[in-house]
Amino acid sequence: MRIGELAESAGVSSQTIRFYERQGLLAEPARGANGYRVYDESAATRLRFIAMAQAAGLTLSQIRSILDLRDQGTTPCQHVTTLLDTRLADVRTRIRDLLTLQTELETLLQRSRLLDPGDCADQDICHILSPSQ
Amino acid sequence: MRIGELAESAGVSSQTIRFYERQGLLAEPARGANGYRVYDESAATRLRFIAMAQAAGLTLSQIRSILDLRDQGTTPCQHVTTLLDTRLADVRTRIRDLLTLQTELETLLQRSRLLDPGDCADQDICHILSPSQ
DNA sequence: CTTGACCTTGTACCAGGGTACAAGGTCTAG
DNA sequence: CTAGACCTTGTACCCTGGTACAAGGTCAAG
Repeated sequence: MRIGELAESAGVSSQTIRFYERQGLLAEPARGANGYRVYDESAATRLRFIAMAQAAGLTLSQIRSILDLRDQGTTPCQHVTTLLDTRLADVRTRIRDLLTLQTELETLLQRSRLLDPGDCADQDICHILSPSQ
Repeated sequence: MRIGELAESAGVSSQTIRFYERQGLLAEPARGANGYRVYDESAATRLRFIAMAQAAGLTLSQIRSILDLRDQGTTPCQHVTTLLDTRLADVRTRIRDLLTLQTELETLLQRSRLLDPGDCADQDICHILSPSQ
């Protein structure tokens, strides 16, 4: 399989595959006589794994750490569990922060409906976003 | 007021103030005989406004667009309302996405408790993150 | 033989919000 | 006079996940 076919099958671009290779997510593949990269099915599996791990919100360097364990012959399950646990905690924190921000924005927009733009004084810059909250 | 004092009072660094100036968020200030930047109270107001707008989740370029309107003598209220409205919609979308991700992560972690790492096959990379979801 | 689709490498660039560092000028206290 | 705390400018770099472009090699079809 050449890079274009692999890219097509994984739904990413050839450039992305080369980028992953530079980042150490994909091993350097075999080369054909013409210097073209030649991939086997395991590269496609690896790309699917990367996509799934990304969908779970892991960063590429975290994904690389998982793949590195696997490449050393270690089962990465415990490490994956730790990463997902940490990620879940982050997601929960982020949701809480965004809920707070949502309320804040609703309050500001509520205020914007009550305030007359004609009253917006220059020294406030804008009275919707003014210190008296 | 010199840059260090302004920075101190606004809770940002001097470098950040120069950065804001380069980004067009702060006008070029007056200069003392020694070439030092000299600020008046309006710069402090502006920095407070920037902090508030950032807390509302606006980007620096959006904040600049607000300040530009104000500097042209226009009340920016309508524009601010539009920006906050858009931002609120983004926040709601982001919250929904994160809630979905949270559920997904909980499912994966649930799975990790049920699966035995000893069963993790090489071709899966890790069976917690495997296609059979 | 040429065209076009593919491949190679290297390098630079995008957003976003700064931070860091170098090399120098200024001012005040001791 | 010197130390140090401040200021100036310019430039490069951080992170993340790629994307874009240049200049060239390869290969099959027509």
